[in-house]
Amino acid sequence: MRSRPRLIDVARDAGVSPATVSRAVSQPELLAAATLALVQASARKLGYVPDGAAQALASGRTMTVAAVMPTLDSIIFAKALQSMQVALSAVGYQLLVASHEYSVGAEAEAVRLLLARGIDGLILVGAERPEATNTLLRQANVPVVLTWCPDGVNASVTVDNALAGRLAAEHLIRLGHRRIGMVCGHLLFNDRQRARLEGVRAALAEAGLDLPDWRISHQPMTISGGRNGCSALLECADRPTALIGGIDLFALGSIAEAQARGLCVPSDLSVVGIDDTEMASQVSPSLTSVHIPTAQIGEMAALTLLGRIRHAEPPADRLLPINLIVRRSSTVPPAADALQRSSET
Amino acid sequence: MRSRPRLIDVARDAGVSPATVSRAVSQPELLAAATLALVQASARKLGYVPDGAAQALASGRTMTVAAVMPTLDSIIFAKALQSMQVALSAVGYQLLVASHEYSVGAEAEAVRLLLARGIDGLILVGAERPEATNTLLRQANVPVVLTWCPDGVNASVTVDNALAGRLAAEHLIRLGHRRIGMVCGHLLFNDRQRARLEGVRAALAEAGLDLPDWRISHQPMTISGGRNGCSALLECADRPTALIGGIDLFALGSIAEAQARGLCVPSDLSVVGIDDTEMASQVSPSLTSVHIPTAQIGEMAALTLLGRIRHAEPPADRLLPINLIVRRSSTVPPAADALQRSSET
DNA sequence: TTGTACGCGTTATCAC
DNA sequence: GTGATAACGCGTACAA
Repeated sequence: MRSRPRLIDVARDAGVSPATVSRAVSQPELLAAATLALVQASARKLGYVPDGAAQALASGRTMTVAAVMPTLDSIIFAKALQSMQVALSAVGYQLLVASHEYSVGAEAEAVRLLLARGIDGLILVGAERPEATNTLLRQANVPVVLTWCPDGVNASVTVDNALAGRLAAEHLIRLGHRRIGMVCGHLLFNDRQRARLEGVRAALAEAGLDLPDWRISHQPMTISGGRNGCSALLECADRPTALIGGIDLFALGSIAEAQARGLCVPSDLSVVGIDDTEMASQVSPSLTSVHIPTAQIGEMAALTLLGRIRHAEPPADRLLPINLIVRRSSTVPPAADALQRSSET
Repeated sequence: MRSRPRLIDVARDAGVSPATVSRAVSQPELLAAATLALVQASARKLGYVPDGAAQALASGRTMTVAAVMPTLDSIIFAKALQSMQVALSAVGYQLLVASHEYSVGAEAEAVRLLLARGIDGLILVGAERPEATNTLLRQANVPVVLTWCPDGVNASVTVDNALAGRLAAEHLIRLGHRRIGMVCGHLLFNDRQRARLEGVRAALAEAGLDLPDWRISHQPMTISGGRNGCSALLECADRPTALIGGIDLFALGSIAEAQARGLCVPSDLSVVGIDDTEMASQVSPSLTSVHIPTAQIGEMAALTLLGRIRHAEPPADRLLPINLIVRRSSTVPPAADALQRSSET
């Protein structure tokens, strides 16, 4: 069985030069209608498919971009990847994915491999990485788009994570809560979680409230993490009346844990999430959450990257709007706390 | 600023031939320790990174495999992708992803593009696709591994989806349910859902029970789909006492919808899922579900594909075990139905 | 053990 | 508008 037909075979069959066949594929408008038709006919007849590796070698373009995510096993990143993939494939680009499980070493290695392999652009999550990785990126001279957090150098598509934390906290403060806890991810190399935490802290501080370390539980970014975090915070001496989840998963886990302990959400414990994933509106009680336009981040990251690749657009920071969606999981604090509050004033 | 150093630059710097540098990269054991060290030194000094496109063109290997999924925005497929990616990157392979939103046309197109681009192997979901796509795959002569459903031709890593449906149904039948409904995905080009449905139907039939069309609700594969499906089934004249979700998402949505209607799960309505995702054990009530080893499917698919690529292993069908995990969302039917049932006997 | 020389399949730069 | 032909950067028989 013979191997795939080459460009030269089509050229022979059509009685034209290889260059003409190449043009028929990449710049059809340069050819006379007659020759174009001729070439296309024999290309179809022979079942010719251009060889990507050869195209890449000759043109310097791989028509491939890569996304390096903390993990693929996440509703958030999966949704972002999905919208990236759709935007990219619409213009003939393919998407290479890698994950690093929140390890900067693994991220650097993934980036190195990807660059070696040959990519036209790169999408990363967050802005925080060792200088060595940044050097790698700079030397590679490949367009980079950062997501979720900007770094002032590369193009980025972001949201204001500190504002997200602030919106969640201010909502609870306005309801009258004074003891607010937070379940949040490990902060090491996770600037998204750190910014959200700082937003919460700032809002509390402005209201004259404190966010002591023992009212923060750092957890792996899973539902179980949310349950365990909630569990830990509820066992404090001065139990919080409200919890903020650094991601929806934490908030959902917290609701589950509170319910498992016989507490009623929201009357015994208010819970607020950040992300507004599809689950948020579907669980009961439905989850109050700060909406992060995840799919839009992915799509716009892809489009921004394409703009840099194809039209040499300069780096730009795009900040997407977020907003609090109030649902049923948050309300005023339990009576005792409300009394305590009024007696204090 | 000069471009990346090439192999020839390293050769010059080290005072050896290009071939020696090439060997230093791909077959170090063929070189004298001294020359190897010499080459590696100048390679590091110059920051040499082999060009993937050129390697691919010269060797015919791209060190890249592709996975084409129905969608990336799914806990299930995201988890499978994650474990694939880990298994692949461990041996230096990269993962290209595409999705088709349950459209066979889009799948064929994605496969075509991927093959043109050049891949060493391909992972697909399900066995059901137009003959044209299969022809495409055969001609490309690229190792293919199917997941979730076997087709008798390609290698596959699967589970028995009909058994999954059967396990869910038999559990409910054993509890005494006689009116069992099912929320399931659209069947067109989704052999996983079809097999699960047939498993349910077969188990019911063996128990002398019927699964009429109006007790099946076909929905898009989201939580809202689950809610809407549950809603539709609960509004039937002869309301079911138990629901099976073709995927956990449907079951979770059904629980939410039932609760929103003031029904108690499981005492008013039993719900069973298929997948056993992380949410299943965390919601309340926790969800009885048929465990599908999703991550293992992904990992084994990657390993099977690597075996075919690197060791020319013949196609094999690997069937992974599944089992029912009984939790709190399923119990005996409400009293009225139990009475009705005993009066019938 | 190492070097030589050519091929991989395409694109791009010139001429015509 | 179209045809030669030289890159593109590396792998690999084959020779030494």
